[in-house]
Amino acid sequence: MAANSRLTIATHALVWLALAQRRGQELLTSEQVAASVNTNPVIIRRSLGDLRRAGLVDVRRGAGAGWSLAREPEGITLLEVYDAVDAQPPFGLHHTEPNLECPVGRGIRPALSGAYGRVEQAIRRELADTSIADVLRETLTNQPTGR
Amino acid sequence: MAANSRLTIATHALVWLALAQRRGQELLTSEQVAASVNTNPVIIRRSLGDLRRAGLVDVRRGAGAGWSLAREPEGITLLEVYDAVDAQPPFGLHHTEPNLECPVGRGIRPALSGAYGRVEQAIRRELADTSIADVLRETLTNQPTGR
DNA sequence: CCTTGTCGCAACAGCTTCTGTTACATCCGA
DNA sequence: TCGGATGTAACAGAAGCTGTTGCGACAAGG
Repeated sequence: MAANSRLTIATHALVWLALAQRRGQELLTSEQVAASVNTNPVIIRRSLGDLRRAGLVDVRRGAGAGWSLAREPEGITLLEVYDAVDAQPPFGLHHTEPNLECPVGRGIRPALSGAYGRVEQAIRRELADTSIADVLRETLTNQPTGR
Repeated sequence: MAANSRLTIATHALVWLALAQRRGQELLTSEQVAASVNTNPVIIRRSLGDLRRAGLVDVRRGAGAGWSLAREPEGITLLEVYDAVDAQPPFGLHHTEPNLECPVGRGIRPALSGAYGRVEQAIRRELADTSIADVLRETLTNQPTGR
């Protein structure tokens, strides 16, 4: 259960903001977003706070406050969301330093870093290929009741 | 610190087995492998147990026991190790079911599953491109003391 | 047959991370 | 000024991973 769902939560919020915007509702409160994600508003504020720091959403405070997309949904890629939420890379190196008296212990960390770096680049290329608008379109075609 | 180092530990063990084999030592005990990784032998037995179930290493029990590679290091890819250790995928979906009364809540899970599946495939393609022999070669060229 | 060295595995503790919750200060439009 | 909403700290609970101990199972070799 410890799977990282932060990218999912952030993307869900952005897709919901994009749909609301298309429907003419520019602002959503964290409570309204939380109702769709089915979680606590604080979780949403934390997530949207990450996206605000990355410049993907705008926030208005005070009375009548709420969140809105800072850019067109076509121009926001999952890669930007990934960077905004600062997800942990899939693989980690040794917790404790390997034995440096062993040739493998001496040289394996840079070797693995190279391989893991290539994997990370592949992930980034793939995430850059999907936009929030893409996810919204795909979401609307997956309506169990036929919508 | 919760970064998943299981792929790292398993790969380290396999690279060490490959080097020992090249040096003429066919069998290594979990204690010898643990000395190179700098961890507890039980950790190594757990990891090599995964690899044994996947058919990547052989084990001999009893006195004079130990581990050996089941295949040539050129033929073992990081993808097989990844599958053997059953690493968790980088992204998880919602912990709790989204609100099904919202169009986004209804359709976003299959949409995200598609995107995440493409990312997973990209990871697998990249991991399939590197073998244990590749990592061993790279490891031996990274010897700080010049070997 | 028996000793001995090693694996297999269960159980547990400690640590970290994540989610979820409560509480409260801050902000700003009306 | 008032009220509704964000920002953020503090905390609890759950889960996963590493590391450790202990002990049973196993097999080579004397």
